[in-house]
Amino acid sequence: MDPEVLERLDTFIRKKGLRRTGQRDVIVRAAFSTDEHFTADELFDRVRKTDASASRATVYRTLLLMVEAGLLREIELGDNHKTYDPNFIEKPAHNHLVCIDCGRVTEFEDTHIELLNDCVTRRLGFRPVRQTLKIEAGCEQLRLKGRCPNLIATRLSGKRLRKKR
Amino acid sequence: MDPEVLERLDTFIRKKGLRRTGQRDVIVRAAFSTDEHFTADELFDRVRKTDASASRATVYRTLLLMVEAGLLREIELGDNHKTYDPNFIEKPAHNHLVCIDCGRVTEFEDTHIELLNDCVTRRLGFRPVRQTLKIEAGCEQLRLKGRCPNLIATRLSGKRLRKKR
DNA sequence: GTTATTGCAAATGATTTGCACAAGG
DNA sequence: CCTTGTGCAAATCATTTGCAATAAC
Repeated sequence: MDPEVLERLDTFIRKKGLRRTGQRDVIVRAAFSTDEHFTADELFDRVRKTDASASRATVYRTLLLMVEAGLLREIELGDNHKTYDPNFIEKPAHNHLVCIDCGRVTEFEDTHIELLNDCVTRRLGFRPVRQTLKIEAGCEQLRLKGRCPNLIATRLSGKRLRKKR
Repeated sequence: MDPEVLERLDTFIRKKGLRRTGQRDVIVRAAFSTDEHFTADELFDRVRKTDASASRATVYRTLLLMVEAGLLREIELGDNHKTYDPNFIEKPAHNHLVCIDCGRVTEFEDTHIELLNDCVTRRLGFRPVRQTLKIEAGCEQLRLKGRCPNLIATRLSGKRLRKKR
């Protein structure tokens, strides 16, 4: 885990006159233990492995803090769940491609997209703040060969498959 | 309202072996009575004006049908509500810009964005299906002059302001 | 010590569902 | 008729909140 993370949350917490607690550290560590996306419930499960008495409520409350501090971003993958993405610290402008065949999420960066969207925003008379691009797409390999090997997946992060409801 | 809408839903409904009902017609008409975005509850309110005995359940069920039929698209504006957009029939590839100052939603089309995203998708080995771009931005007029006149709003659709929770 | 934090359980709010009755074809 | 649609109320699911006990600082 990037050591910068705990430090940044600490700074944020102090500035708001709040307190650093063991519980919060546990939750932050759990959130950034991998680069995978997660839901509140998945994070709760991870936290429970370290601290069996942790409560869902505290996980939710700490999630809000992490989002407010800019460590985590809420993303919408289309599965009726809030999903949290811990990779915006390393890749502040990445986007998501969701495979409609297997649900796998592929993260990618593209400066052209970012730049073009910024231009369009300015032309409309606004000051760009944040952009969220989700591309839904089918696997071309699957369509042609009947298999979805996700060849590029190992080179990219955001590997969580969509969960059934 | 575009007369094509009722026809398209009718075709879709027949194909699934379902039935065209007065209730569904009322709900579809309400959904497409303006080009404004709406939530399930807002649609329910509109429907109630025509048929005071209509139920929320039927509105929800018909919403699912309309989305499945491709008449309506669910969009996520960041206010923890599902919002429905009736403008994808006329503008199949439009995007949304949400003003972080007043919450106003501006719809816009840009073929460059569409094309670029398609290229990126293909380069990653996928077949483009759908793209969802949400831009959050601040009003430049507001920042400079202290007012947010939304000058362009009258030329564009998607005028619903964000509701407080 | 004073104030923020936590866990619990109850509350909330949007959406879904089971069921008996109504209506389309 | 026979099957699908509807309204109602109850159920569900993720998330939030009130509160008394607990922990920061």
